Amino acid sequence: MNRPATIKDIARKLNISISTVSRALRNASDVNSDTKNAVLALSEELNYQPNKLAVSLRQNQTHTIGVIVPNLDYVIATMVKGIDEAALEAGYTVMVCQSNESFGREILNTRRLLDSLVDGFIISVSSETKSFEHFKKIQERNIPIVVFDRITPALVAPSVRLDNEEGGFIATEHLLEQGYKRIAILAGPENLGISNSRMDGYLNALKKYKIKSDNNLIIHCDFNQDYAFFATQELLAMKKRPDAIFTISDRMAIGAMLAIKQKGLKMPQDIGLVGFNNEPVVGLVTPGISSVEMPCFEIGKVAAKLFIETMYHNEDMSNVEKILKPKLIIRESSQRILPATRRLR
Amino acid sequence: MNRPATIKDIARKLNISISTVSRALRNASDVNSDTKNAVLALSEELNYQPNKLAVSLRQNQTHTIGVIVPNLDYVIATMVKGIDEAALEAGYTVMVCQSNESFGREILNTRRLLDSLVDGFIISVSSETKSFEHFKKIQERNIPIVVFDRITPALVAPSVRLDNEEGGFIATEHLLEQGYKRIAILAGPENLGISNSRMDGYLNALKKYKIKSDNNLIIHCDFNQDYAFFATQELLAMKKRPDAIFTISDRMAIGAMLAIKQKGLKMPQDIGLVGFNNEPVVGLVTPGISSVEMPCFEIGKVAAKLFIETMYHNEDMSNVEKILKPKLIIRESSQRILPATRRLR
DNA sequence: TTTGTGCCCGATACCGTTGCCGGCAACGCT
DNA sequence: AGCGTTGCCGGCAACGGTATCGGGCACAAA
Repeated sequence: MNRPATIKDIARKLNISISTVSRALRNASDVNSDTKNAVLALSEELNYQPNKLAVSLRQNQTHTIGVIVPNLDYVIATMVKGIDEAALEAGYTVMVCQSNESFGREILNTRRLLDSLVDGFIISVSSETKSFEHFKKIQERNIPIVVFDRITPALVAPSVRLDNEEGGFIATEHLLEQGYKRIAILAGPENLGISNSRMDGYLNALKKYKIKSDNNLIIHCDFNQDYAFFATQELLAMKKRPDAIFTISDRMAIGAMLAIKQKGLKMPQDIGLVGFNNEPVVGLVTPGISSVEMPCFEIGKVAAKLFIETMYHNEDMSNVEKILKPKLIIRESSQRILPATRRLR
Repeated sequence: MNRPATIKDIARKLNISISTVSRALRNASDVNSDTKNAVLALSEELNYQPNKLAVSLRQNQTHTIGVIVPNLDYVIATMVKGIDEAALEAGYTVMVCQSNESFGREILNTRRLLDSLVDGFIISVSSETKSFEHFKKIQERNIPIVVFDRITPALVAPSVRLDNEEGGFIATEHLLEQGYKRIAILAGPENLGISNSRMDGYLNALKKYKIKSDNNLIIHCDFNQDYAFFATQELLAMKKRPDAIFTISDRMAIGAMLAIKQKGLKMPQDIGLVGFNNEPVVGLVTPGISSVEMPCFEIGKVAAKLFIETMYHNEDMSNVEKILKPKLIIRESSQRILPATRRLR
């Protein structure tokens, strides 16, 4: 049948040895230019494609990167796109697995990818993950790991992330500049590093403006629209209710928005709101929600490039840390003081 | 070094032959239960994992499915999740490539996956694709292809899709029932099957209600928010402007919504709007946009199952066609006549 | 004793490719 | 003439498994 041509077919037709064909197809050195041309011509004609399995088996590397992510929402999907693009440029393919924020799935996927003999991993850990033994075991086998976005000190590896503290800071500072005084924060689970960093930024901004923080205004809740909805309801039911809310994700900001609307409060007059991620949806709702934008695609690209680097340099790079800067996108939900010229759309 | 254990290591330690170990690990027949147990125990202890490359090379199949999609928006990402889940259950892994709606990228990705020796493909074609030679060549090599969501008569293969005609029908009928008379449709590119089917449904509904269609109300535009925005602007500038718009995607519905708001018109009073896909965002904007929901996850699962079937039955299944039903989700944007009981939220 | 018959197991080829090693001819240099 | 060098090429083992074939052995049947 129409089986793909192999190196053997070429060798047989040309009456030369397999080794020569193999050399002609790659090194190109150590082989006469006539025979080389003949080989190249014939391989073209037969539409020869090297069998990746055989190459990988022989060379003990697959040129494949295992990517493990907690989910594929807008932010992470964009990062994955960045990874894919940079990996492709470097001749790598990626296999993506979602852990669905579940520790068990994360372990399962790690196994799956390891079985598929990936050369290494690019990982963003699940929010549920508290133990990192499964990743450490991989590192002990000298399989490189790069972590991105959600990183943790418990896993020592080269990393790429947003400056989350800065993100929390500029969001909060913006609210303060707009004259809001009692600013609440909807944070994520307490063990989640990105949440804590964003909260640190929030606290720093308060400190800079000499406002002392109020623990009643710091809410930890699940990374999730419904929880944010209920948490906001409670915040708004307080006797001294906050006059602004900073949520550490846009999904939570949407939840907060729904609760605010339900209560009949107006943004930005009665209450200010700033989210995080700048997903497209926050520009579509009414009023538009201000949000901290992160360079997702770029983070993905940098992560992949860092991975490739660790593959080729074999010094220890586990202390390399790339940090990208956020940018505040201001919309109606938080803009009480209009700019001199004219109102933003 | 800490290299993973191989079948040879087990054989050596147990003083038996490689073949026996191999048999003990799979067939389990034709091998004494004592030796089998010994092998299993030792392989457990050494944490033996069969090398997939070697197995695949020998057996000439990789248990990997290549999935080619035009993008990874909400709808398709959900379908891919469904594919992944069903594939995993059947012992397959998937490799996903995005073509970014580009014909060139689609061909490139096909090559990439073919190089990686996938056992077959599950495909949703790019909107740019008009020639299917690259897929037909694959079929000639007896590599199975299943198409889903966006299918085309030009490619004969087992398929899974939504009943798009029905979707267009129920959306339009709903608008008619609400008393809208001049219903425009924002359709996609003219060569895109799903767009045409949804439009057929639209036309059928008009016919059923004895309204003759008006070509001025049928707009083909790119599958994209901005184009939909401009197209809607033009529609609204007509002297006899439509009193309702049906868009064949939610992204386009968002664009239409923005144009409607800009013009200062109110939904549902001045104009009705129904989208397609029921992405989360249409429930979050104000007013909520009615939309035709499709069972994305299910479509993905069915596609993967169908693929597995074609792998094991070797009769020709290219005429198998699975069609799933849509469901209309009604929100404020189109609900002029309130239900007797009370208004939906 | 011979023959048949399962049961277990080992030897070996093979999948497609690469890497090492060595061979051989041609050539130039002492 | 003898030597080393260089250019080109082929043989062979190896990567880690699987599949086929056949052989040894014990035991029953002829």
